[in-house]
Amino acid sequence: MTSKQEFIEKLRNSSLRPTKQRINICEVLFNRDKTFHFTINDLFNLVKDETGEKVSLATVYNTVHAFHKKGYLKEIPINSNQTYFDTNVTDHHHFFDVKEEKLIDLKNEDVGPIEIQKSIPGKKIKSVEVLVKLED
Amino acid sequence: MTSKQEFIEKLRNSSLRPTKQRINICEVLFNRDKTFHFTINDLFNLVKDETGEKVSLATVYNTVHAFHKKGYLKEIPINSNQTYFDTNVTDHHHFFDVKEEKLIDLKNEDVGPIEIQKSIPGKKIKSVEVLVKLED
DNA sequence: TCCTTGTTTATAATTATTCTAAAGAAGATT
DNA sequence: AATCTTCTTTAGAATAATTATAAACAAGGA
Repeated sequence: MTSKQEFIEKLRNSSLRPTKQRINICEVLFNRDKTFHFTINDLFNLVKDETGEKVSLATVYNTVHAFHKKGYLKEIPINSNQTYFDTNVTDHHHFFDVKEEKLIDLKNEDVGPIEIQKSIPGKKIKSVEVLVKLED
Repeated sequence: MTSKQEFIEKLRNSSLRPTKQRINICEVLFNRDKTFHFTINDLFNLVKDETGEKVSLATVYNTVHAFHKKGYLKEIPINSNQTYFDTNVTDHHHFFDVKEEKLIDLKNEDVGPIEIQKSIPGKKIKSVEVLVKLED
């Protein structure tokens, strides 16, 4: 069980004051057993449904972006009209069920080590992400 | 050198009549030494610059989508406000230079074999794509 | 040539995202 | 607690990518 104090800490670390709206967003994001994938719109609706209080869309965008910048959320590279985020920020990969448009986590140990045998001068590797598309 | 006849064939295979505009788009897409990455907007401008004739944006969208559906173009999963396509439809991966927002091909043999040790009942793997983000 | 069907185009509509500016809340200082 | 400054929320406007529309036009077959 994540405490409210932890949310406040996360917010302060992200240079955000702990307001009621932002703590509600934290409840939806971090107060759950399993990590999950979401779009801004999903989150916007979940906050309303789960906390019973509404928040403006702009606040959701701002808060999510601040958390992403700080590393509390991970952006999932996928071709979609909407941007997907993940509360699981550890190094891991994804299945994408093309038919159902659903994301499924793929633990890092579920994917063998990935060797990148090419380098670009002056650049270093920041991250390596695998997207496995699924079909029936 | 790719011939006009091949473009016509590609178009017919995609259930598109070989019109002047579409052949111009083919010239830009397929009549080059190296494969390349582009957004719809890039292509829209390249057609104008390289063929000297303009084409409507809607035609570019329609043609690209038909080619993508048929498998003549590959969509690159990347978090960007615009959708990126690739004329290289073989199984391969990408570097993404985050700072310069530039894509670089990564041949399949530049990445060691990728073992997916998890499976989803009723689903099979359609593709496995690696995105390597680069920083300075 | 005529006819049917598919295409192009400019423009409108839609959708995701970002911006703006005014009203309100947080935190520090006294 | 009163006050002050700075940050935040919010609704709505602005922007940008993409998709839909409908009228003028072109392709291909009879």
